[in-house]
Amino acid sequence: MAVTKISRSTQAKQSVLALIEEANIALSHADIEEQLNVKCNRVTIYRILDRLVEDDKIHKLVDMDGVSKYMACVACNDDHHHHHHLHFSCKQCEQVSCLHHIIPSFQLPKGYSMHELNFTVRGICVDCESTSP
Amino acid sequence: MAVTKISRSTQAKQSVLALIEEANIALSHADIEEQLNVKCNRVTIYRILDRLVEDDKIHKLVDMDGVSKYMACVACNDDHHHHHHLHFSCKQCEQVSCLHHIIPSFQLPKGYSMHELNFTVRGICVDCESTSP
DNA sequence: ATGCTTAATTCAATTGAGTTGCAAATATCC
DNA sequence: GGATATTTGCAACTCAATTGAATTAAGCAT
Repeated sequence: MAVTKISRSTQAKQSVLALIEEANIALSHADIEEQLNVKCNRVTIYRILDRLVEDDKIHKLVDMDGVSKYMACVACNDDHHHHHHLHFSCKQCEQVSCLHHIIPSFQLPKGYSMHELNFTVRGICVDCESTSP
Repeated sequence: MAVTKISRSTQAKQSVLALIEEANIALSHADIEEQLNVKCNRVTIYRILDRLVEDDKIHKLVDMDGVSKYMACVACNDDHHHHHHLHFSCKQCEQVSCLHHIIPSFQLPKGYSMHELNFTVRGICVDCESTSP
């Protein structure tokens, strides 16, 4: 069993979490490094992100181009921490957003068990669709 | 519009394609480099993989840990080249396989359009489930 | 409030996947 | 066989992410 370390509340951690919670799109490490308004080392941001995922404060997802992005937990509570809805990755604006209400329906074959789900659609989002003819 | 180059049949390309077609799991660049029995440069393998994807011979998918993997086209023909079924990524054996017959059902909101889909479930596969109590 | 323990932070160095530019090799068409 | 465009190999490079070790600081107990 893994030893569960106590999580400390530091300014850097609070700021990173606030940034992710205020964003309505998924942020990459680079996005966070760029937008963070407190002095914080690159490596520290990586470790904070890992810690927040471990503490079930945020979700990590891998975009279709292989880039890791992070989103706040929205509908998660103590009982369930999952991210089973659809993620939309726009080819034009390059933004990844959650479509919380869209949950795919499917059935795993007998013998398989699910722990995580990555369900990402790549295409053109509604904002880009409406701004370009 | 992109200029479509003529694709040549070389030994390296044939061997890479054969390897992917014979495998029933998704192979990464590293897997291919390791298993390939013909002399072939690392960079060449990257370029062959890109070329095979471009030629609709194989599909590229990004695993939940961000690693690119490649699978042969199975049910694809001239009319449709897509990979809309479920991919299963086993936490134990670390293998990614296609569950061709499982296609998720969902509906995108009005205004969104889909070009690609990444639908990967991570968990324990049937083989690992049966071999460990 | 002071000290102790341990988590968090920083820095430098490193890893690993993937890319680029260019020269040499070679598949394909004539 | 020769022309031409695609492939290949090599070296160097980029970028994301990790590691180890030393320093700083949060939070608990006294």
